[in-house]
Amino acid sequence: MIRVRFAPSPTGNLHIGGARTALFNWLYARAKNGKFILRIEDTDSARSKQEFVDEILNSLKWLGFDYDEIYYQSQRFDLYKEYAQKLLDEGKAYTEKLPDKTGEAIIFRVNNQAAVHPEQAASHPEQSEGSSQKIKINDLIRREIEFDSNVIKDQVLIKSDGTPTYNFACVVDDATMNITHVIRGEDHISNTPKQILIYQALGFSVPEFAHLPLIMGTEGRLSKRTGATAISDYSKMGYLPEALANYLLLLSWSPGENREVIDINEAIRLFDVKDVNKTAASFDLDKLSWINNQYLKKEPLEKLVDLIVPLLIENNYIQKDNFDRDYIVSIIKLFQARLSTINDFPDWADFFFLKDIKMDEKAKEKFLSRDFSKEFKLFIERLEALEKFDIETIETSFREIVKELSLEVKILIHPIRVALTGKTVGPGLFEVIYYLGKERVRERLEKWIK
RNA sequence: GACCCCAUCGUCUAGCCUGGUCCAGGACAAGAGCUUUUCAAGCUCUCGACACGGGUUCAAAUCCCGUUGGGGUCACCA
Repeated sequence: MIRVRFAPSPTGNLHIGGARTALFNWLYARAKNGKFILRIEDTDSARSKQEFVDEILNSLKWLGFDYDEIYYQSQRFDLYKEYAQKLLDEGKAYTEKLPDKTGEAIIFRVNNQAAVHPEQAASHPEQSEGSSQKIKINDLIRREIEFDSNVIKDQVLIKSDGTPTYNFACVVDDATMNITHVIRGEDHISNTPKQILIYQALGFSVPEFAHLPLIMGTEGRLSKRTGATAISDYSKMGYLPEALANYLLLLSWSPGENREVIDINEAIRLFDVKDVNKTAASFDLDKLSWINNQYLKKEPLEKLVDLIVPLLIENNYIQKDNFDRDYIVSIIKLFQARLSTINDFPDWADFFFLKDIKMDEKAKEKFLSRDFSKEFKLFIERLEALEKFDIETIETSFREIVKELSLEVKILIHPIRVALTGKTVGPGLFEVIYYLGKERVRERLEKWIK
């Protein structure tokens, strides 16, 4: 049975890189009918925070990466000490006390001779050379990677304060949790030979490794400066979890057949970690937005409404427990195909909710500098006189006026749009008029009649 | 500095393992046009890459070596 794990440290939020690592582990477990284990690496009590644990858990839940088991390293300190003691007893580790520390650290011997006879090794370098060995990693993504043990220093296993180091806790956990495949970021490649040595010293079998390429920002390393990194930020910006997961998936993996938008269940069917590419990828918000739009278009209207209503309440556009849901549904429908994020909606559709609309000054300049008193007046009169007020009738009536006045359609349509919405872009004008209703259309047009 | 990883359009990638079907395909972005109501949706088109240099071979994006470039790691952080 395949067992993989995602092992975040709660010293910060779950970020894009971590989410991608979680995604690939989760996907691999689901694809191979294995188990996905979550391990909170909270050995650093000073930097680890409960709020980050909560944030990480929430982000994983939001993304839909459900785990089968969860462990906290802070609850397993006895286990690490036990294994460190074993290495100590076998002479594979030694203790050391630093003058500025209170307790004793337990240190793993990487190069045996050098540790046993430090003076001798220093005076006879050829001897320590003789003790070196080749450590081979068989990486599922990169094939064979070889390290020489003499480039690795002796490793601290247990710190003076009694807490385990990352490389030690990681090995003890991966081994005792029966992890079969360690799928993690490329930044761990150089930790791997150190860990392999510990696996061997402890008599554990070494798992398979797969090192994922890193995700870069557009200007080098992905950072807060080059864009948001926390998953919760993307949620706040109005991205859908399915879209983010889909985008992350496309960074370093391809479903083939030129497919871009892919259902997660289809991805589970096609995914294999050995097909992940080796090259680091840059995060591109434009493409994420495009994918988000693709998902938004397909999203059931009712679900979209549930996502958008809280935003409208937040903006004071509607009152909680006191709004016309059907009306909201209709308006969202007008914008659905154009939205890049759900947060676009309150900005783009504000004129449906505001009494005093926000006027785009440039639009006003361009389309309302001229006096449209006559045209607007006539249009209002016709609208008032309409027996049936629906989109089709409104359009027919409008086209008649334009014809009578011998105008081009666009000469009148743009000024009316700006007067009604404050913007130059938006849904079809006749839909806008219909959903705004006669009253508001009249009010907003009358403002421009001198 | 040492060690390690990587290298196809601006970006994400297909192709590379099993050389010829690739004067390199798709997507995002950009540009042009259409949609005679806008565009932030849709459609059409355009721009645009095998980092460089050596090999191997009848033939190389594909295999090998080197160079250059980018990235990562060298903590009693994880």
